[in-house]
Order: sequence, then C-alpha cells, then structure tokens
Amino acid sequence: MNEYSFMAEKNNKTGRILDAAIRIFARKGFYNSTISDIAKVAEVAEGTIYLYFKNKDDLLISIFEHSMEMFIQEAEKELEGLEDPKEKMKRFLALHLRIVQKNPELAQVLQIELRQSSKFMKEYEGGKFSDYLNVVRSIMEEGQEKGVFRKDLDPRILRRAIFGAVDEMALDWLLMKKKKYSLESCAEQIGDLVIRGMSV
Amino acid sequence: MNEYSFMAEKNNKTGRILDAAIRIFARKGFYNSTISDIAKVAEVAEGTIYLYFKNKDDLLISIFEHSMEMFIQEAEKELEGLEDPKEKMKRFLALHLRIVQKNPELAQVLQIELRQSSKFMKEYEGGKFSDYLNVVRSIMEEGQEKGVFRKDLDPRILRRAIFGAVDEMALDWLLMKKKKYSLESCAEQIGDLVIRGMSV
Amino acid sequence: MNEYSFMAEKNNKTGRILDAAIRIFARKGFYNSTISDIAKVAEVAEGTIYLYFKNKDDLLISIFEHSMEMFIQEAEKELEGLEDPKEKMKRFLALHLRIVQKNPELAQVLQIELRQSSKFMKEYEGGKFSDYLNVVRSIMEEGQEKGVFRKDLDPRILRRAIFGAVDEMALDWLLMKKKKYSLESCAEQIGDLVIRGMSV
Amino acid sequence: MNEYSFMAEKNNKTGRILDAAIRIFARKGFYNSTISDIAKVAEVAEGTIYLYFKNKDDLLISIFEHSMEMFIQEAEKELEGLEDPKEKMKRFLALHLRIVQKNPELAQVLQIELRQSSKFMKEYEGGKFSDYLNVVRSIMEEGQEKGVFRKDLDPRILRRAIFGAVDEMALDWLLMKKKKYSLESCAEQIGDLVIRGMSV
DNA sequence: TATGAATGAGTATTCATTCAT
DNA sequence: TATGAATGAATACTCATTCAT
Repeated sequence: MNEYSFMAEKNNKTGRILDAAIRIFARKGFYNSTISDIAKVAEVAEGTIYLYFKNKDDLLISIFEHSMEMFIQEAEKELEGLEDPKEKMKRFLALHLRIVQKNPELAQVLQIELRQSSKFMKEYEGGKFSDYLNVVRSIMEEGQEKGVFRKDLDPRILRRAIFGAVDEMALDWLLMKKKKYSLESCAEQIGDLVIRGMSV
Repeated sequence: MNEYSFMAEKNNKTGRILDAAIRIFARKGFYNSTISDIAKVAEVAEGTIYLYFKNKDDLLISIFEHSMEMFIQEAEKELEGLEDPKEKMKRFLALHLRIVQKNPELAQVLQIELRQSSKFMKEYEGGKFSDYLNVVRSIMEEGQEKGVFRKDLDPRILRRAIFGAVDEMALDWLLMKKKKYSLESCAEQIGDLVIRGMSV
Repeated sequence: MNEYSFMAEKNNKTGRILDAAIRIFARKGFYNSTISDIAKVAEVAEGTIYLYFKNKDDLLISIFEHSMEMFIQEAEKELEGLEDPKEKMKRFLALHLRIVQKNPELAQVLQIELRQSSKFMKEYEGGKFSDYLNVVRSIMEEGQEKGVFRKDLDPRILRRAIFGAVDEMALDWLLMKKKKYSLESCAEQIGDLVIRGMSV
Repeated sequence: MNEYSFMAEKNNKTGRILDAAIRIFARKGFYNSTISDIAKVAEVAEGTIYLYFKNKDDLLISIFEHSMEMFIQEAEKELEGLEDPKEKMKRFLALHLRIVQKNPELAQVLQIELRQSSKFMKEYEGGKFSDYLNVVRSIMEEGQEKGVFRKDLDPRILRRAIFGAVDEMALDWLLMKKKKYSLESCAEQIGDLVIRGMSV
C-alpha cells in the first residue's frame, strides 16, 4: 500500500472502505459512484459500510478529514528543523505537489469534494482545511516577523491564493494526458514566483 | 438584468433557461438540481427545455461555453489600448475578480463545472477554457519579450497557477459569510504578488 | 404508387398521412412510432394530422378500416363471375396472399392492429373485419348449399380458422429473411388443404 | 393456482412477478402496463422486479420462454403412447385449445408477444417457438411416412398454417363476449378439417 | 459484527396534443 | 386550412438505506 493509504491492517474495515471510496469517487465522481461499487472494491457487504459510516456523504467527509490530518502531519515532518521561511515555503509547496503525485486519486477526490458544493465548503470552513491553510499563513507571518517577507501582504488573503495556485497546477498536471513537464519543475516555478513575489 | 445575463430580450427562451439553470445549479449543485426546478424559475414547461438543449449535461456545457466567450470579450475590452504588460496583468486579475463579484452564481457554476469531473475537463481541454488561460499566457510572453518579466518562468505552467490563485481566492471570498476584506484588496494583493514575482 | 396506396391524388393529405403512418407503424410498431415521424414522411406539419384524424389511435383504426374496405372490393372483383365455390375459395386465399405480398407494410400493420390489444379487437367485432371474414363464410355456405362442401362444418367457426391459417402463413413468409418457398406455393398448399378438408 | 401458474411456492418471487405480469399485460397490453401495476399485483416493491428481471422487455421474453417450455412438455405428455398420426394431430389441436381455455391471460400475452414486433419474431426465430411448431411438423411427417397423410403437402409450410388456424380460432373464442359455441366443438371442427384435408 | 435482499422515493426524458398565429 | 412551438403528464429505472437473519 502507498503511504497515504488509510488501510493500516488487513482487518481494518474502516480503512478498506475509505480506500475503496477514494478509488471509486476519483474514477466516477461522487454522484456517479454507488455504495455497491465501493462495497465490491472494499470486499464487504453494502450494509457493512453503514456500520462504519453514517451515509454516503459521511464517507466523503471522512476522506476529507483523514486526508487533511495526514497532509498536516506530513507538512510538520517536512518543515521540522528548518529556519528560513523562504526555504519553508519552497519545501511546503513542493510537498503539496509531491503528495498529489503520489496520491492522484485522493487528490482528485479532494478537488471534487472541496468545490462541488458550497454547502460542503461552508460547513467545513472552520475545520481541518483551515488548519492546512494556516500552515501557509504561519510561514508567511514568520517571514514577515523575521523581516524576509513584505509586510504589506495579508497572509489571511494570500494563503488561499497560494493554495489555489499550487492546487490548480497540480490538477492540471494530473489531468494532462501527455506530461509535458515534470511536477518538480512546477514546484520550482511556483516556489520561485511566490517567494520572489513575497520577498522584501 | 446584470450585464452577464444571457437574457437579452424577454422572449429569449434560451436566455431565460440558461439564467435559471445558473441560479439553480449555483444554489443546489448540478446533481441536486432538477429540470423541474429550472423550468419553474425559467417560467417554461419542462419539455420546453428539451427544445433548446439536448439534455441536462448540455445545459451545463452551454453555460460554460457562453461564459467563457463573454469572459474573453470582457478581457479584450479591458486590455485594449494598454501597453505595459504589468498593467495588463494587474487589470486582468482585477477583472476576473470583478466578474466573479458581479456574477457570483455564474462563478460558482463554473467552479462546479471546471472541477467536478475530469471527464469534462479532458473533453474541453482544447476549448474555450484554454482560450481564457491563453490570455494570461500571452500577457506573460509579451512581458518577457519586452524585457519586463523574467524569462526563466514558463508561461505554459504558470498561467494555470495564476488562474488557480485568483479563482480560489474569489471562491473563498464568495463563500465567506462575513466579508472580512474587499475583493478590491484581494485584487491588489494578488496582482502585487504575481507581478513582483514575475518581474526582472 | 402501388395499387393499394391510399394516396389517390397529390394533394390528398388524408392519403399521404395514412400512407406515411402505414410505413412508420410497420417499421417501428405502433407504440414506437411518433406523430412527428409520420408528419415528416407525409410532409405535413404535426398539427395538420389532427385536422384529419382525431388522434394517434384514430390513425390506426382508419388504416384498418380503409384496408378492409379495399380487401373486400378486391375480393369481389376477384370472385366476380365465378360459379364453383371451390374455385372461389382457392382464388380468395390466393388473393389474400397476393395482397400481403404487394403490401407487406400494410399487412404488418394489420397484424399489429388486429392483435395488439383486445380492447381494439372487442371494439371492432362488428365492423369491417367481420365483413371480410364473411366473404369466407358465404363461400362456405354457398358450397354447402350447392352440395360440394360438407354440411357438418360450421362456417361461423371455420371462417376464423381459415383466416388465421392464411394470415399466419403470410406473416411467417413476410418475416422470413431468406424466402425458402414462394407465396404461390403457400397459396396452393393451403387452398388444397382447406378445400379437400371441406369437400364432401 | 391454476396448473400453468409459474408460482410454485409462496415465496417464489420470480413466479409471483411473472404471474402478475401475465395478468397485467393481458388486461392492458404490454405498452399500457406499468411496472408499478405489476409490482402491486405481485406484492413486491417496484425495485424488486429489477432484482429478478433485467427490464420490462425481459419480463415479456421470460413469460414467452417459460410458456413455450410448458406448452411443449404438455404436448409430449398428451401425445405419449399414441401411434396414429391422425389421433395425434387431433389431440394436439385439442390440447392447444384446452391450454388457451385454462390460461386465457397467458394466451393473450403470447398473442401480443408473438405478433407485436417483427423484431421480436426475428430474434426468436430459432427459439422455443420453433420447437412448438415442430411438434406439428413432426406429426405431419410421421403421417406421411406411415402413408396416412398426403405427401404433396409441405410440413414446413403448413405447420405454421395449422398453428395460425387454431390460434386465431382460440383468440376469437376468447374475445367473444357471449360464447356462441364451445371450444370443444372448435377443436372437433378444426381437427376434422385439417385431418381430412391432409389424409390420402 | 456482518450480510445482502428488499424497499420505494426520486427524476430525466419523451411525445401526444393544443393553440396562437 | 396549415403550422410547429409549447405544453406537462406519464413512467422505467436507479440506488441509498434498512433490517431480518
């Protein structure tokens, strides 16, 4: 299993179901996926899914929350011990792209999830997604305090812009049939643009 | 009617239906919207919708294509007569945010549409959306030729990042219940970041 | 136009519509044919059909009634001047098969029509169809009076059996992809069977 | 339940659905019957029907196939031990009429099915229906071999005529409001006509 | 816990019919 | 007479969810 699989052990049904759901949702989209599809891939009965999740929506939300948690853990690991905010920002953006590359199906589901309904977005405003965005924000603020980033840029505003830039780029790259360039070069380009744009 | 309404005249059924669809799709999401909902708002019979559109999907695609065309026309108008690539970029980003502000429902639908299914994205890769992205790209290229933008940045890669940044910011702003800051300040911030990031 | 076309003159809309309906009903079946299909083939507007026929069902019934009338006229012409009931019967059966051969589409529609709904069958018990069946019956009765046909056979019962035999045979032949034998030989065989079966 | 019911046990859902479909199709015709009607009579939910049958058409086809199988079994039982081809033919025709009499609804559905669409007829040309027709054919051939039936009649042609005669007669009798004569007398008449017609 | 058969609400689409022109 | 745009009722089928085992 890849490192972002939720399936820790063989008999971890929760994990098996989530993994199946990610795969199915990514391939067919949320509305075109059926519980029956997911049950088949997870190798459980349809009814079993309802022992672990409240309903189909809950499945989607659970994927989102588990993912964000892991995203954040990975980010903390990646940035640990670093001092330079520029370096931190560069590493963080590159990490995001690396995660997408390693988990294309998960990445797709998160895209679907995050945008598909404003209802969902609104409900989760204060949740794990904010935590993730706040990693960007705190790097920016640290840089401003240390005097390496301009103080006239608002981290509350730009954290979202930076997330959007890297996420959109990742999606574009994912959906590209013939990869015209590497995600590494994307990371460099966006890192370069953002850091230069923010530097004093 | 606002300036992006498709409804030119009272008896333009196509326009009435598209406007209704935008409103309904924005509020409920594509899959939770029914043809009956749309018909009611458009004040036509359900069957009438099928005289103007092949099916529900066609309705979504039509919204997308009409919108992109208008986006591009607006952009051309906005940039007309300008020489400075930096100024062009600033104006373009501000225009995007202004359009979103004036047509929040349309903006939401486009978000749904653009992301919701990779199938859609792939099918429309070469279409109107590319045209829109290419406005960004050509501004960047012009700046590079004129020596005001760095030549080590790849316009093919970054056009998507810039679109993502501004679009995500717009969505965030749209979904914010209490507007903590204005879209104008967003425009300034993102414009500033991007232009400084790209400048030699 | 073939000799059973209802279209006597160019501007006879009734005829054009009936001919179109026969063709379409034969190809698609009554329920899968649309008024729009028929209008297109008849080269009239959909609404026009409703100036000549009460509704779709009426179209079917009209085809049936017109056809039966012609069947009967043809039969009278064919049998005119003949004396021998055996000869009459033989000729009548052969005529039926000839008509089917010349008007395969009409024949198919009549098959559909006659069987498809008991409602229709019941409603038309006393109509033109009886007239047609009565041609068989009167030949039989004439033969019985003249002493050439057995008197212990009931014409009321067997008229329907004879109709069924010849009609089923015709349908079978029509639907046969590769014609294994001619309709003429069918006529001979069934004529022979029936006449010998009835003769004293 | 009558002896041709498909409903072997109370909990045999397949049988309950088929029986319900036969009843509804017979009364309203295939196209005017709704799944909801059938579900109500079968006392199952609409969705349940789709657990047992692919779709509405499949229901019709299933009725046809089950029926033909039983028809043939009954015929074999009826003819078992008989030697005289004339007797066999007589018995077979009488059996057909008896079956119709006992299963009037099934008989009607088969009529609809068999004629309603040439598409259906063509698709099933080689199927169970042929098997049924071949019972007639083999009786005729046996008679010809044994020298009791004329050799100048073609069994391939006449099997269909005989089926048509008896089936049409049965339908007529079924649809007659006031039974003017018994089906037994029909059986005698048609048996007599056919056998005398075929005898050397 | 686990199953999967049964449920039945929910909806896109078609098409006969009408009617203003 | 003739048109054809508009109507809206009608229905097969899907699938999330439940519950008896």
